[in-house]
Order: sequence, then C-alpha cells, then structure tokens
Amino acid sequence: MTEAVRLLDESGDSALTFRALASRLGGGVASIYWYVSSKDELLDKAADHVMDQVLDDTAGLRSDDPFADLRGTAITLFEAVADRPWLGAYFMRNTGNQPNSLRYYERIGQHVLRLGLPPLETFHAASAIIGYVIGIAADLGQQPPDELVDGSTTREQFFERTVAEWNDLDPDEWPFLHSILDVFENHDDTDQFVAGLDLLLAGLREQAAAHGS
Amino acid sequence: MTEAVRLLDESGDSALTFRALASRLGGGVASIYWYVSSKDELLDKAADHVMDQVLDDTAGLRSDDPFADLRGTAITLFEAVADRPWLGAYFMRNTGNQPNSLRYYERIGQHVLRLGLPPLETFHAASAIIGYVIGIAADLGQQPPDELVDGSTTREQFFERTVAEWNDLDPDEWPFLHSILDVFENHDDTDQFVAGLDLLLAGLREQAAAHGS
DNA sequence: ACCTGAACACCGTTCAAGT
DNA sequence: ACCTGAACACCGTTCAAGT
Repeated sequence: MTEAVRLLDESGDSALTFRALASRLGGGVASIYWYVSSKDELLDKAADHVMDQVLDDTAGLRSDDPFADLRGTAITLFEAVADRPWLGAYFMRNTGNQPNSLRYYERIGQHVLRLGLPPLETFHAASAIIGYVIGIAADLGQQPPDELVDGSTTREQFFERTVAEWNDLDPDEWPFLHSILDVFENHDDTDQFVAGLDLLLAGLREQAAAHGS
Repeated sequence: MTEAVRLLDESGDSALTFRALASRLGGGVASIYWYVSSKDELLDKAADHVMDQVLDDTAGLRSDDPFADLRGTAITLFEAVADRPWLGAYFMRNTGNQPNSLRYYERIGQHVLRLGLPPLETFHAASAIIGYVIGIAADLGQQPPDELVDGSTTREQFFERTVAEWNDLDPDEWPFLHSILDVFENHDDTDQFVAGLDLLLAGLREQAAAHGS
C-alpha cells in the first residue's frame, strides 16, 4: 500500500491523485479512504516513510567529531529531499505530526549537544541546520522548467542560455552576476549546498570555541 | 488590479482563486485571462510586487560594514516572506522569471563582492544566504495548525502542549528535546532566524579573513 | 480592446449501498 | 471489515459570443 504510494510519487511529482492511485491499485477511488482519512494524511505517511530511510542511513554516523557527524547527517537528508521535489514542498507546509521528523531533529540535536553550548544556542544551532537543509533542498530540488522535462533542452544548454542572458545585462549595474558567470555555468547543486553548510558549521565551531574558553 | 491581488492574498493564503478574485473585482471569471495567461503568471506578478517593496526597503542599506548590510538585507526579506506563507511556498517552486528576485540576488551578491573572495566562494556565499533566508522563512511562516487559526488555542497554549508532549518522552532516548524544553516554550521565530543567520555570517567572516591574510 | 456565461476536464471528499 | 459507483462542490482553463 504505502509501497504503491512511494512508487507513484517517484514517477510523477504532484501527479499523486486519488484517482491515479486507485486505478494503479486496481480499485475504486473511495477505497483509499478506508486506509487514510485525507490526502494530507497520505502525504504524512509517504514523508514519514522516506524519513525512516534517512534515519536508517544516518544511524551509524557517530565518530569523535561532532561536526563531521552533523555534516554527514545533514547531507543525507539533503540528498533525500533534493531527489524528491514533493518532499521539500511538503516540509514547507508541515512539520508536526511526523514521528520520524522529530526523531531526525533529535538526532541532529544530540550531535549539537556534544558541543556543550547553553540550551538556547543548542536550540538555535540545531534548528538552523535543519532549516538550512530542507530550505536549500526544497529550493534546489524544485521542479525544473518544462523544456528540461520534455527533453528539448539539456541542463547544460539551459545554464548556457541563462548565462548568455546575464551576460547581456549592463556590467555596471550587475557587477555580481557578471563576476559569477563562469562558476555558475557549471556549478553543482550539492557542492553549492555543502559550501553553505560548511559556512554554517564554521560559525558554529567558532561559537563552541568561544564558549569553551 | 494587482492591488486587488495583493489584498486577496493577504486576507487568505491559498484562497486565491480565479472565481474569488473575479467576484471581488465584480466581474466574470474569464475576464482575468485577458490580463494574465495563467494562475502561475498571476502568482509571478504578485510575488514580484512584494519583492519590489523589499528592494525599496533595503535600497538604503550601504554602510561601511558589508556584514551589517548583508544582515539587514536578509532580515528584511525574511520578514516579508514570514508574513506571507504563500510567498514562501511560491519561491520553493519557482526562481526564474522574476526580475525583482534577480535584482535581490544581485544586491546580496554586491555586498558579498566587497569581501574580496574568489568567484566560486562569492557565488556560494550569496546563494547560501538567500537559500537560508527563504528556506527558514517558508518553514517558519508555514500555515499554523487549524486550532490556532480558529482561535480555540493561543500560540502560547500550543507551545505549552507541545512541550508537555515532549516532556512525556523518555529522557534517555530524547536528551536533546528535554534539554531545550524551556527555551523552546517561549522562543521567537525572528530570534531563531537571526541566530542561524549570524552563524552563517560568522563562517563567512572567517572565510574572508582567511583569504585576506 | 475588453468582458461575459457557459461549458470542459479535472480535483478531494462523501455517502448510501454492496459483500 | 473492506470495497464500490455515483454524486457533490470545487478548481483552472477555454471558447464562442457580446460590446
């Protein structure tokens, strides 16, 4: 049952409709309502299912470096969400009701606890890391333009054209855009995510050091 | 016209429907299609309208401290998005097509340029800041639970009950959650956002210092 | 150039009725 | 306990037709 849900989500993104799911299961539309009371609950279960996988994949991360563990735990969630645009969109409008999301929050928090910061700083750090992860993942994993989906344009061509458009802008008015033209053209989403995460962790490391001294 | 759109969005969140908008304007449903070719385009214009305001509000931020300017520019966008759940959701599934979003990106980027970092680091820093801002804003500004909307529960009561639920969990299994019970109960969303932003900026400051030496 | 009413194809949800 | 067909109230979008 939940298997079929996940299959459907992975094939299409927001093509998850009661009618499509019903016909996929070879049943009537109303049958689903015996197992689930609304579409929200269906998404709840689908999201919880993915988070279960993420928790499994990060369970073994317990080295002697809290920052390395935070990094690995964050990257695993990032990749799970970046692969599933519907998951990012879901997290953006729902946090509660999900046992496994709370478990993930606790896990990030436990790594932060090892830094020995006061409760407020601990709370803020754990929240910032999770917020950054799902925020960036939802942003970068967003639905690609139609032309990319239908195959008429490759990802490289799309970036090339964007760069060309930026290049046409007045360099005096758009100095930043012009300065990043080259690096943008062949950038990697995960690299971009990790670079920001490392800035965040560097700030946290500094805060931990200041508190320890 | 666009005025009416904005009015509608601020009253309800996703209650923006062609029929509701049409009756609000005292016209037929199909009339709107003369001004706008789809609902996506309608949202594009609404979002661009808000970003125009944000650009205005941050235009004067040009002190001699790039970090202070970045901070102020980021906080202004955060507050605009946190107040409008529909805007956060919109940014999560759309970045291109918006002249004013590009302008905002450029503005953040120009402040980062002043740090004198190489192009890749400049690109990553500006992207991380914007991603963090809209990610956290969309997350924190998400639709509150129904009980909060209908007035049967206050925000304080809601947090109290969440804390009570967390308190019932096994402290050995949930050490992090137990350690933040007190600070969570009366936390402030903007404080939480700014704390994470400051971690990010601290990491960036460190990177800039390392590069300068 | 601007607006309209009525239809179309969808959607989540409900409900009386079947086994 | 589990499933169904048919309806309900919505939605974005289209289109021939009006001024």
